[in-house]
Amino acid sequence: MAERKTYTISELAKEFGVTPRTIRFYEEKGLVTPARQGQKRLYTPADRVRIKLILRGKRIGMTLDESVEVIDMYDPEHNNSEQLHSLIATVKEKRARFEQQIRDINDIMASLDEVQGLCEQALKKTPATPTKHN
DNA sequence: GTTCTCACA
DNA sequence: TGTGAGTA
Repeated sequence: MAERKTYTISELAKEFGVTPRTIRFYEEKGLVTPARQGQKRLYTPADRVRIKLILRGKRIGMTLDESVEVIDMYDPEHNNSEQLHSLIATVKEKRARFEQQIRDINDIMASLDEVQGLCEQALKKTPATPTKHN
């Protein structure tokens, strides 16, 4: 199977479900550095992988900078244990942050329950009044 | 279709 | 962390 060596911005955008605008934005941030053919950008398979990893990082709550930091640690010559340890540390941070967010949301839900309960109690003590439809 | 820049949330 | 408009 002859592998195609380059991709256009629209091909990658379609593949990853983002807009070309987003990929240009990543380039502006230094996440990818596609070659040029005249004005057009030509993305290599390596560029494609970087974008895929960036988007994967985004899904687990990593910032673009965090993803770049991890990706740029990759060293084909070695076992990358340093990179992997760093990624584990980042993942643990993210996990802690999301766990805190879950607690915050639960607190908010409890407050909503309380307010709703008070409102419903107040309604029981007052005569029913006609309500406008909604 | 793609590029660039500027403004905007 | 992106989007949209206007341009060439």
